[in-house]
Amino acid sequence: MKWDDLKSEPCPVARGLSVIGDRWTMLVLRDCFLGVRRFEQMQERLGITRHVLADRLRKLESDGVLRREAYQERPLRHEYRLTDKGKALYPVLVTLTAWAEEHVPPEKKSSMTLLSRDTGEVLEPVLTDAKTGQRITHRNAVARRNID
Amino acid sequence: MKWDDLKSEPCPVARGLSVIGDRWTMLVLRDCFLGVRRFEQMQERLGITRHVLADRLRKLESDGVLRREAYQERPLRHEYRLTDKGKALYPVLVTLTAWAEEHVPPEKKSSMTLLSRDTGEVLEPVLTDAKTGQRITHRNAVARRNID
DNA sequence: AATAGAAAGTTCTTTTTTGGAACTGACTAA
DNA sequence: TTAGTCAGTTCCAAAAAAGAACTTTCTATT
Repeated sequence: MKWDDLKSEPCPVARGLSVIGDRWTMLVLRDCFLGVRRFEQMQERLGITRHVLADRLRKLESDGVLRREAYQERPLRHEYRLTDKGKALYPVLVTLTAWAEEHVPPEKKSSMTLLSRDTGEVLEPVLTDAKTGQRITHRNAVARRNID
Repeated sequence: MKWDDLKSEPCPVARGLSVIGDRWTMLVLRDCFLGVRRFEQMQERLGITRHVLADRLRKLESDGVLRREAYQERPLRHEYRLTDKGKALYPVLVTLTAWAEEHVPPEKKSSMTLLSRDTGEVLEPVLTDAKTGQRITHRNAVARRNID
């Protein structure tokens, strides 16, 4: 299977990965969530090749995750912002962060904590069901394939 | 920056991606969560090159996400199973699935639904704070860098 | 007017990773 | 004896990424 074929898979994991499943994309999006909007800034922060960054930004734009907006003319310059589709990736970023914080130890002690904007309290993200509020784990959930 | 350098980044997103941030790894893990344990089965289901699959399995084992267990001798054969560290990736898989179901439309209608093992009801996964039960979104949460 | 600098890329060459297909080794079953 | 299974490995061609320099269109400084 090739990279582009993932888009048309029935499995949503495959389709999701066709958008964010490479070395750099989620790191670009992390920076977007942190408010970074410009090419130069991203390139410097990420240590990514300019060529690859340009390519990833193009892809993310064509996938509707980011949108390019002119922030000045003469010379024409654009910045990149998350669309609603892009913002909807926040839970993926948070769960990945939580997993890595717990299971992939850094050289030096800890690194990031999630805080409530309202209260400033430390947040501990967990997956729950919207209706019942019950925790979702691999033990109490099953995936079913829908046949139409 | 190179692939291996990601492991030693202070940002947990980068460290997480050093383990699961490539085209195939999450698809391999998806199959593991679905109960697939053997090389041949994975290779056939995923349409991945045998060479790459062998490499990914080795990496996942050395990262402690999967463990190799002999299920027969003569000839010696192993199967792959999720460790606790691997099982802890479930929320990442679920949020990715939920995002793709909503935002990356398949050719044909829908494909996967998450059900409760107990009640059989459809689950709608959302991120909440373990203590307060409040929803976590990019609007009401901030990441803070910890300085030790 | 000449020079320097920024921003967002593009171009070029070298290295790494994939894809694809065939091959191996140690058995088992017909 | 022949075929088949499983878990890989080997080899070669093609695609993608790293690294560095170059371009274009301005603005700001000397």
